[in-house]
Amino acid sequence: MEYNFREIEKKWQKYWEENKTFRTKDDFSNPNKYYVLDMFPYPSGSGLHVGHPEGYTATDIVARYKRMKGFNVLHPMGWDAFGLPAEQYAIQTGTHPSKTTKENCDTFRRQIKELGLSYDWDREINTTDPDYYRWTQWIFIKIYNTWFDEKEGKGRPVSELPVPEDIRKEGKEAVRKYIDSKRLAYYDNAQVWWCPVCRIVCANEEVLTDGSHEKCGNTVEKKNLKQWMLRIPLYAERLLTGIDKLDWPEGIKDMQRNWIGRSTGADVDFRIDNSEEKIRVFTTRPDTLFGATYMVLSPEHPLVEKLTTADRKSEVLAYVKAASLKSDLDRTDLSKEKTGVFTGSFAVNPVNLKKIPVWVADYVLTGYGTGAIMAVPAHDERDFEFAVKFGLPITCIMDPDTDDPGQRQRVLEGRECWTEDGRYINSSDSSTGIDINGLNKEAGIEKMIKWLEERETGKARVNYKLRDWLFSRQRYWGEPFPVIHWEDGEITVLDENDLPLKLPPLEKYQPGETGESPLANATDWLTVTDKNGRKGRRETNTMPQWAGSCWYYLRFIDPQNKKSIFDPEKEKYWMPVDLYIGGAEHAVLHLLYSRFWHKVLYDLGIVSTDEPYTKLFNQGMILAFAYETEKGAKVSSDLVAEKDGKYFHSETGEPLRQIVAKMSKTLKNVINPDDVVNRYGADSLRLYEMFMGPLDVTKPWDEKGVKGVFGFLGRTFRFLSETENITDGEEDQEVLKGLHQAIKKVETDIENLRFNTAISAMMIFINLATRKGKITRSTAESFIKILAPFAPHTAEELWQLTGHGNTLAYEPWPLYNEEILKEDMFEYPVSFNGKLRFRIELPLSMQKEEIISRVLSDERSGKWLSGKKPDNVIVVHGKIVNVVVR
RNA sequence: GCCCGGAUGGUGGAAUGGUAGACACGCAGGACUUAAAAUCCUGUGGGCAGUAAUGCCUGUGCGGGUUCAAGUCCCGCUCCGGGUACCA
Repeated sequence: MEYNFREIEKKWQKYWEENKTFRTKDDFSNPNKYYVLDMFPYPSGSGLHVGHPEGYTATDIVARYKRMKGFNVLHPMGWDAFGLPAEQYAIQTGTHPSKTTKENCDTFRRQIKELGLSYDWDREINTTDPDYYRWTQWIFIKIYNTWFDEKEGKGRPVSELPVPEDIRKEGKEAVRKYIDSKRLAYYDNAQVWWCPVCRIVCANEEVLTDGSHEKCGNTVEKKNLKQWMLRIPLYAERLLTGIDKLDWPEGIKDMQRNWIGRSTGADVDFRIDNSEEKIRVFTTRPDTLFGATYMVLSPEHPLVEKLTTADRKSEVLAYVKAASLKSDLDRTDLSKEKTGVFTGSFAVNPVNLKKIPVWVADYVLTGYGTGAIMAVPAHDERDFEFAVKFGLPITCIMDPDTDDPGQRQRVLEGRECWTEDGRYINSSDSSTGIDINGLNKEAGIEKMIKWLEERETGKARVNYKLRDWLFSRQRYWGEPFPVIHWEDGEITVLDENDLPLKLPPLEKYQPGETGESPLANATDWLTVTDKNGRKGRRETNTMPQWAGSCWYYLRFIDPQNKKSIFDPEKEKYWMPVDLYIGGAEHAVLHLLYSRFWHKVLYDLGIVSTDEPYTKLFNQGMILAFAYETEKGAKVSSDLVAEKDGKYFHSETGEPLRQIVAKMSKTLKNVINPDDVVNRYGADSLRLYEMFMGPLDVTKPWDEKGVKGVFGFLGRTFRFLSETENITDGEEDQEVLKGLHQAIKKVETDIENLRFNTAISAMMIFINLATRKGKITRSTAESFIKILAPFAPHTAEELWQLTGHGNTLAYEPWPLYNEEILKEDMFEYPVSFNGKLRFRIELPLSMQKEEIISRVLSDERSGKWLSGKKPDNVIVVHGKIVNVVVR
């Protein structure tokens, strides 16, 4: 029978839809649940990219496999649909973003359904749906009403926050301020990145290291605006330690650890000479205090003005002003020479009471540590560079652990910087009583911190790179904050029963010139009056796109629930997510933010697990072949001609190089999944994306590869649909063994997400079966079942053709039998000194001595022994024989 | 600079320290066809010898090492990809 994939795929997609084959029941009686989740897409206007089906097929294979293994499987899909493109389209055309969003979702849904993915469509969610964002707002209120109890290391309701007596005495206003200062969400002036082209505030994370906006590529500027911030650093330690027990790729775990950026050290206070002021610094090397020969404040440091002496004023002010105008790009460019100015003031080094100059320099960042440092040029590269440039003293305080006598000499003389370990020298002072001479780094740090703490001039401290999360955007198309700013300065959140706070309809979506959100134009919506006649104004900022995706996995558990975010019983059953697959671009931000929210919800008793995603896997990017000239100029794919495996420019005849690059419209090498489905079918697309290579590596799309798996599916279908090929009775031993090998390989490969080799195992079986010409019905049925997760339409059709009325989606997975897989004979490779020389077939039951004698008495051994006696013969049972002759 | 990955035929890629190149693409030859497409069969890392069967040499980015045995483990590099960056 011909492989009419178009008919078959349409037929089964209709069947699954009409029969709701994949509807998930909340069947708590089945203790084996499996929650397998995709990173839900942003439904862009350009439709599905071939990268989407890669992850979706992988999860679908696992979902289908687990169902056949008897698991109750939750496998949902939805849309992360708030976002900038729909809003920009609205600005240009006046079309409401909800209309564009709906159209895009419809396209995505159609395309995804045409791939035969086994989602439970009754659980579809959309972050822009008021019934969804109602609960996003609800979580924001929960976060707003939470403070972090450092003693217990967990978030608690602000109603349980103890207010110190002296603040209570100051009155209601002071108490309110105190509570507000402890909330996990707060409203404050923040210096933010502003993209003048998109007219949008960007989170730090959305600004690339070259100072450009991730979304549009234009250079961003700094701006001061009132913003909502979330105190994620309070959870830094929990977010960090929680990583250890997760089954995530090590690389991703490292990226999260680096992002959190924990470092241990100490705060140290430096007295200012002739002043009451103190400078507090954070250092990871308090042991090097004796080498601190100057100090540096960041240009934004609050003490800069106070510490600048009259004669230095104009120079310092000019420097600070220049620094504020610099983009981050200029400031972080390492190749750039260091700059700085002397304030005229001196600080007192607490270990030896020496006076050291205080400088201002932009290599010290305001946002990290305390925004001030003690500079130890002999043992810090940056300080060394700065000291050399400005002729500041360099005092070596460590005899370095180095075998190079020349280097040791240079370090001791302060001509080279040494940051590694060694023994302290010049590190004692009788007037202050500290002495760490002779100790190494580890012991020195410990002793110095102890000394500082006794003297109350310093304290051990852990510092994190992680900053407060800028959580508001000046956009229309996002979740409105359920917040009112009252005329008396009070900020309140809405009552939970008043949610959702819906987005008001607008005529104009253009943001204001000053950076104000378009919501400020919604006059009716904007102003409110409370029962006492007090006037208020709604928050006009909206939440960032992260908000909806921070918790969507929870809503899938109970998406239709009108009364609460979800039924706690269902949450207990389904959580955590057992397998989460998506692109590595979300390795840091989405996963960190999402874990943060989850931990807050956990502390409040709303969710039952401490971490949301047990196992994470990142699919690799799918790239495309592209072509460039010898000089490296890219050539559009429609101008490339192939001849004898070489590539030429079809117009100029220039020879071209084949390279691998991201798909791009300008290079005309974008693959549209719809085209592939039309030409080869969804099963071929699925199979090819899984067969290309390991799931986690980046790999180029190759049209020819699709033809390969298409051929395999065609051969499979034609062979198994031909009734003559299917027999009753005993199965041939070789076929039976081949089948059980295939079952075992496919099963273990699915468990390990190694789909490419699973597919090759099935190909090997079909090659064997077609060579043999006939297989039994039972063999055919088992094979159809293992094919089903990969090529479900083809498998369903074959299942029906072999005489079954129902879907095979819930048929039990076939069991393989180790007995059948056992071999009697083994063809031992025989090597001499590690070089393979010949093979010899021997029974597996044969013992070592017998094997050795059979190998050595073989006539082919004579040639390699050349009369000598072997020194040794290694026999690895069932693997190899190696004869050692010297 | 730092932290992670990676490098295997013409191509995508296989290979618990134990037969390198599974499976597939491509290519070559053949069958079917008036022809093409589709389909099927055979061969296919490189080199040397041989009409051939076959035999030998060589081969997993480079240089060392451990081992009876290294693509795999260790040390030192080169190149490529991702992340991150005056983070004190």
